[in-house]
Amino acid sequence: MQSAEVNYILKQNPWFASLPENLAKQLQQKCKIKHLNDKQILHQKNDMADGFYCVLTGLIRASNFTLEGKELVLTWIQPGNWFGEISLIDGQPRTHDAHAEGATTLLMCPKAVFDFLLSEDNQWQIHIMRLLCQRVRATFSLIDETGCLSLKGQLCKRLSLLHKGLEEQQHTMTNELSISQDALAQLIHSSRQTVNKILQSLQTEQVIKLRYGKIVILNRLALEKLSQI
Amino acid sequence: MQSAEVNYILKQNPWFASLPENLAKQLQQKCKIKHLNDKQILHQKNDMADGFYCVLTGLIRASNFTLEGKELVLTWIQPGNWFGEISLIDGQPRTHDAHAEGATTLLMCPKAVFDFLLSEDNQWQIHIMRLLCQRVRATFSLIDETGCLSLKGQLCKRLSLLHKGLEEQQHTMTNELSISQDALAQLIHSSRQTVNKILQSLQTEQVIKLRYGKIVILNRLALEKLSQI
DNA sequence: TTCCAATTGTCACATTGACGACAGTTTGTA
DNA sequence: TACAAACTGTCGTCAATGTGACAATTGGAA
Repeated sequence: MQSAEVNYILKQNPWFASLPENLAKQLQQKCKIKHLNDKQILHQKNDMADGFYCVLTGLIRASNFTLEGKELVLTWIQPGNWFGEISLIDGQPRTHDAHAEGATTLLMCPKAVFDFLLSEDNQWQIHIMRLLCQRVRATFSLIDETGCLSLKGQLCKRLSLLHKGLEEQQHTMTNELSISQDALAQLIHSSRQTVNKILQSLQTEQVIKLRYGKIVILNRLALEKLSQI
Repeated sequence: MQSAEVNYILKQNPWFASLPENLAKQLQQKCKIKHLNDKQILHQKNDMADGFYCVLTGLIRASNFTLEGKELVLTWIQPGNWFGEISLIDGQPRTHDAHAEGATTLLMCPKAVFDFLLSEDNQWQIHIMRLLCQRVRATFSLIDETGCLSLKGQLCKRLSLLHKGLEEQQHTMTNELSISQDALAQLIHSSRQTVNKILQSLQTEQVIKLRYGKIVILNRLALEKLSQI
C-alpha cells in the first residue's frame, strides 16, 4: 500500500486529522503495516496489549462472548479509526475480541513505541485524552440507543452510522452497504428474522432498497429521523 | 464536615487512593464543598461543564430522558467517586443529567482549577487518563451486562455492586441496602412488577431478605455467581 | 453450465416482560 | 391514634421478539 494512500485514509478520521502535523507524522512513521485474512484474530479478550491500531482497509469486529457461546458484537471498526489504547494506558487486558471482517489491513503502533511517544512528548497526552473522551461518549451513545430506541430505531441508527463511515472513506461514492441481515442482527443484538421484518418495512417506506447481501440507502435523512433519541 | 472525615471518604476510592500524596492534597485543598437537597439538579445534559465533582455523602443519579419523557438511569454515583471529567477535557457539553438522590454533599473542583492543575503539572495527565480508562471499562461492562444477562442476572449484578459500594464506605457495617424496588427497576430499565417477581425468587433462594424500602443481602457470593457473564 | 453455500422471505409458536389495576403493608407525621 | 404517602405483592392482558422450520433466491466456484 502506497504511503500517500495510507495518508489519505488517515486524514479522513477526525481525531487523526486534528493532530498537530508533527505528531501525526511521528505516529504514522513509527507504525508497521499488518495484514489479516477474513476471520483472522487480532487479539482476544483478556490478552495483554501489544499495540495501538488503525484500520486501513476492511473491518475489525469488536465483540465478546457469553458463557453459552453467543457472540455479542460491540461494533465494527471502520477504516481510519484507531483503537486499542485503553489496555496500553492502564496496563489491563483487552476488553474485547478483535476479528478481521474480510481481508483487512491495519497500521500497528507497537506498545513500546506508544509508551515512548506518550512519555517523551507531553503534547501527546492531551490528544490521547481526547480520544478516550470520544470513546466514552460513543459508548454512552450506544447505551442510550439500546435503552431508548425500538429495534427499528436502533437498526436505522446503525445503518446511518455505517453509511456515514462509508462516506468518510470517500473511495466509493456509493450508497450501497455490503452487509448481510444476519450481521445487522448481531450489531443490534437481535434476530435475523426480526431484522428482515424491519428492513422490509423500511423498504416499503422507500428509505432503503434490499439486495442480496447489500442494502442501498435511498433516504439518509429519514434514517436519521427514525433514530432520534 | 470535618476535613478528616472528607479525607477518610476520599481515601476509600481506589482511584483517589492511588494518586501521589502531593497531587491528592493539591486536589483536595482546591475543592469547595457543595450541598444539594433531595432531587436537586446539579447539571443537565448538554449544559457546559463548570467543574469536576466527588460525592461525599448521599448519591448522584446520572440519567437521560427519552423523547417521550421516560427516564433512563445510567448509574448512581456513590460516595468517594469522582465524575464530570469528560466535559472538562473535551470542552463538549455534559452527557447526562445529574440529580441528587437524597440530601447530598459534593466536593467541587472548579473548571478553572481543573484546567490549571492539568496544564501546570504533567503528572496529572496520566492519572486523568487512568480515570478515563476506568470510565470506559465500566461502561463496556454495563453493555456486556445488558447484552448477556437475563434481567435476574442484571439485577443480581446491580445488587452486588451497590453492596460493594456500601462496603467501600465502611461507615456502616451492614448488609442492608436502602433502595426501593421502583428504583432498582429504573437501574436495569425494567418494571417494578418484574423486579418484584425476581426479588421474590431471590428471597426464596435465601440470597436476600426483603424489607420495606430495604434489601438485606444474605449471600453476596450467590449474587455474584448469578451475575457472571 | 451446474452445483453448493450463503442469503433472504415467511410462517407458526413459545417466551419474556411491560403495563394497568387494585389490595395490602409500612412509615412518618399531625 | 388517625391519616396520607410511599412501598409492596399479585393478577391478567397484550405487544414485542426469539426460535425453529422450510422454501426460494442469488452468486460464485468447479
